[in-house]
Amino acid sequence: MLDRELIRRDPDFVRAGIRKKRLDPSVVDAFLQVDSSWRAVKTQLDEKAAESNRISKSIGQLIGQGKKEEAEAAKATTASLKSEISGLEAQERELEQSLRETELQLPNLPHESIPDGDDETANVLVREWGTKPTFSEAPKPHWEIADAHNLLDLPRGAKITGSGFVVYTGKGARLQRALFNFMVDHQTLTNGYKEIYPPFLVNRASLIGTGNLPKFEEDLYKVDDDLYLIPTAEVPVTNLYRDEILNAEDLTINLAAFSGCFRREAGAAGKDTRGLLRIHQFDKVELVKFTKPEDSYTELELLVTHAESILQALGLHYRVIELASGDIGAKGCKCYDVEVWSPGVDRYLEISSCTNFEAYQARRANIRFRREQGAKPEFAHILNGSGLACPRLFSAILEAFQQPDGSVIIPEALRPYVGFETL
RNA sequence: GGAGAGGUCGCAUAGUGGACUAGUGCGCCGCACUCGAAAUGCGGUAAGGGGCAACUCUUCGAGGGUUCGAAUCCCUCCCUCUCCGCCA
Repeated sequence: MLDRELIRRDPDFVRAGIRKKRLDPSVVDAFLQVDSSWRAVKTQLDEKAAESNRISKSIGQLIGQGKKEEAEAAKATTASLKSEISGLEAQERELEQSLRETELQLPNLPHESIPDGDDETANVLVREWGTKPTFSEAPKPHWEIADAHNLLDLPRGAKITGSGFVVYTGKGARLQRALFNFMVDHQTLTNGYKEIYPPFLVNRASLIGTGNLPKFEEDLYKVDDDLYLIPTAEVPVTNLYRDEILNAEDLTINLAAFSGCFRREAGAAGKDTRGLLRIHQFDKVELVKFTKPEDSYTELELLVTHAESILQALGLHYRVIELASGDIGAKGCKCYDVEVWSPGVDRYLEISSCTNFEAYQARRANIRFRREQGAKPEFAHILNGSGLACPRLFSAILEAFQQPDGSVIIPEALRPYVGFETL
């Protein structure tokens, strides 16, 4: 959500920001129209309500003074006022809801510093770490390596649940478990995040808070009782502080959470179907920061280095990309993708996406902070990024550390967690 | 799942149809007293919205209803606690 005042005061600025993202700015006009009708009705309603309150109070006083007849007369005058009010109330409710719905459709505005461009071709390479490993013969993709070592059981995953659901077996399961244990330890013990273990199901309000609803319902799994499976721990963790006012001295709050993630991947059918590249359920460690507005861009840079630190600890080559305005998506102001090199599929794969949402999510989720006692609450800035996603890390390790004899060397940092040195 | 008790301002509590403009205590902020502090006294202490402003509206878990008027009465739902049942 955006600041209503800003849209009213400077709609052209908002339209320009939305256009820069290659999104349709007509929602701004829709907002302005509903907003002005809503305010007109609201003002009228408030006046009538004030009048009604005055009369009710005077009736109370008349009764207290024993003036029954005058009280009865006053009651009679309220009849038409009452029906007027209920009419206005109905109108106001309807307009307010429509305003809210329109408001939730508004995308976030891009930060002025981000590269301008239509799509991912305009993304900018920020830095690279390490180098591509070299192989005497063509490196195998991870699904072949996994098959050779019986790490995954894809057919049975499809049987017991459906395509895109993966069973990890034996050492594969152990490696998977080792990865998230290692990452949670690293983010908490080395990078100073507080560990959170959240529910994997959330209510609708939480998904509205992070911006997944109402627009992206088709990406989510829904269960009975109006609960949804989380697409990322970002949702429960960000919403920990929904409708709360934080103390300024507690900011920046740094949280790291392991969770399963559940995505329907509607619209991505037929894309990245092999192996672990795109699956409906996966594990991830998510990092979330709540900051003061003046700190959020410094914290974004830190957040990216925290995601990178996992790959550095494992010795995996990667690059950091800054997303262009046309590729960043609706919710973010500025976003860096961390892409790990996967030699077996000969691609860099997105393994973390670190985003500063500024106050966009905080407005939706009503997450504020107070600078000092008695000060007016302000919206916090919220950032998040993966630290990291397990399946693509799993596959990158298999592909990058495969040996000519078919074995795979486990990175040093991971050995205490997996309990073996090679596959 | 069943029975009962609850949900009021940061915390604790009062409030069973109009004087509630939600009281009181604690905490917090300011002032006084003090060399300074403690103690004490006085004052102030929720959020959001509309309006240029004066001012005004909404919110006592949420939503509906009764009433001229609801924290208070009625209905539905959510949450917490206690006990019972089932269960990892």
